[in-house]
Amino acid sequence: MARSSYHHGDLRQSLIECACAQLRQDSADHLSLRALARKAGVSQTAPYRHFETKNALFAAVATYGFLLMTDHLKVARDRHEGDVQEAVVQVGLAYVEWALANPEKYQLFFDSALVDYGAHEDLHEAGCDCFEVILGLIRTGIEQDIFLDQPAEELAATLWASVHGFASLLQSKDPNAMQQHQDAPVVKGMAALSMRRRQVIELFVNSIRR
Amino acid sequence: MARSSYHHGDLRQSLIECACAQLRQDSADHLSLRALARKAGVSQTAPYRHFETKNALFAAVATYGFLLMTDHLKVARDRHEGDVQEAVVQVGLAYVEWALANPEKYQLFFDSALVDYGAHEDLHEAGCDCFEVILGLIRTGIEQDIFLDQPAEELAATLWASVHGFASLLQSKDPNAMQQHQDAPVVKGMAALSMRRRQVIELFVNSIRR
DNA sequence: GGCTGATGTTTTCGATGTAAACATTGTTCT
DNA sequence: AGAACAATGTTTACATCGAAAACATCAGCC
Repeated sequence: MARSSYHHGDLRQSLIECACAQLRQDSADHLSLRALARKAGVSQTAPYRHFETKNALFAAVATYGFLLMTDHLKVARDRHEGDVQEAVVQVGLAYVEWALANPEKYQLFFDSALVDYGAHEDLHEAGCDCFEVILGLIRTGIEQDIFLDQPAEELAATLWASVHGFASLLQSKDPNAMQQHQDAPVVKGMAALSMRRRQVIELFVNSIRR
Repeated sequence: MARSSYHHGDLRQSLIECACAQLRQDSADHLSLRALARKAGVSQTAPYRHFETKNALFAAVATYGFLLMTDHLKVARDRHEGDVQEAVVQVGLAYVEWALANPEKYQLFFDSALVDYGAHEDLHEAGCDCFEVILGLIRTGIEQDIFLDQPAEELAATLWASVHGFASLLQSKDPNAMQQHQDAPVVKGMAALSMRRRQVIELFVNSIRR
């Protein structure tokens, strides 16, 4: 972490990754640019050379997150090139898995309080690219008469809403973290859903089938 | 807003409602207890008599929100007492509507960074009560052989995930606020979904039908 | 009428976001 | 090679914030 030269080398990316690590341990409103700067071994205002404001850093983290997630989804998709139906299910699974493995980044995607899509064009594009993975598959599926004959954007958005809700709920009602309330119906339901993940996603996919 | 007596009267509830109003205009991390205190016409540390920390205030806002939402859902449910299938659809619609009408409260429900369910038992209960509205309907539906023969908690959680995803996405990709990107597929899809709200929810409900 | 607990106030502290002026380095043009 | 310039990092400064501590005022009960 120590730095011999005056310049850091890649402070921007360092800050993004430090922020991810930090966000995993503590909530977003406890994250301070100053603490990040310290951890990166840099003066307290150095981050402002790379991010106009704290929210701009969050936007950068989210953008970075979208890039990672998009790659992850593409890998899942490419493993099932011949079978669109199965590819969609696998991408859905991969979506939920990535969200659960990277909660700090995933939550930023939808936290309009912390991140302003309007002010960061690259973030918007990164989000669109991610959606395109789902959208492309749905388009193929519609061509092959697998999915309902409706606008592809609409079906893709429907599916996205389902898997997003699934991932988001699993995060916020994480059965592992809710041990004190193991017997609450909500928690029981989410635990069951979590275990039957594949079937649940198949249910979502089936709901837009012909 | 001026106060004649030394005591405020109902500072606790006032702060909760001031916080809601404020959260609508500015993001959560820009909300300060001091500003709330000023708006309530009270000294800067008075709020600490009612909320141990800033997060405790957020938890209280969320709890209050759950109470309101639960009432809203119950009204929708009771309007269709004979017809479970329709009641579920209407509750789903009411859920999405309430979420869109009260984004600042709704987002708190799922913002584990701002709100700690483990530390606030009443919040957890309020959330459970809200879930019970859905769960109760699903139970009745299962008894009447309308829904899949699976654990009620699981079906209810599935449905909840769907409507939550729907509401959450609609909020974060609000077509009205994304005019700069009207032609992006994501936005087109969400706009379409928003207009065909009832059909989308019927789709979700059908996915757990027999 | 005075005691007690609940509620509100004042004072105070260290930490934070961010602006401004300055220092150092890498790059590019001659 | 050397000079100008842009990019990056530093120092200093300020208003604001969350929160703790000690104190003030009120309401209800004996």
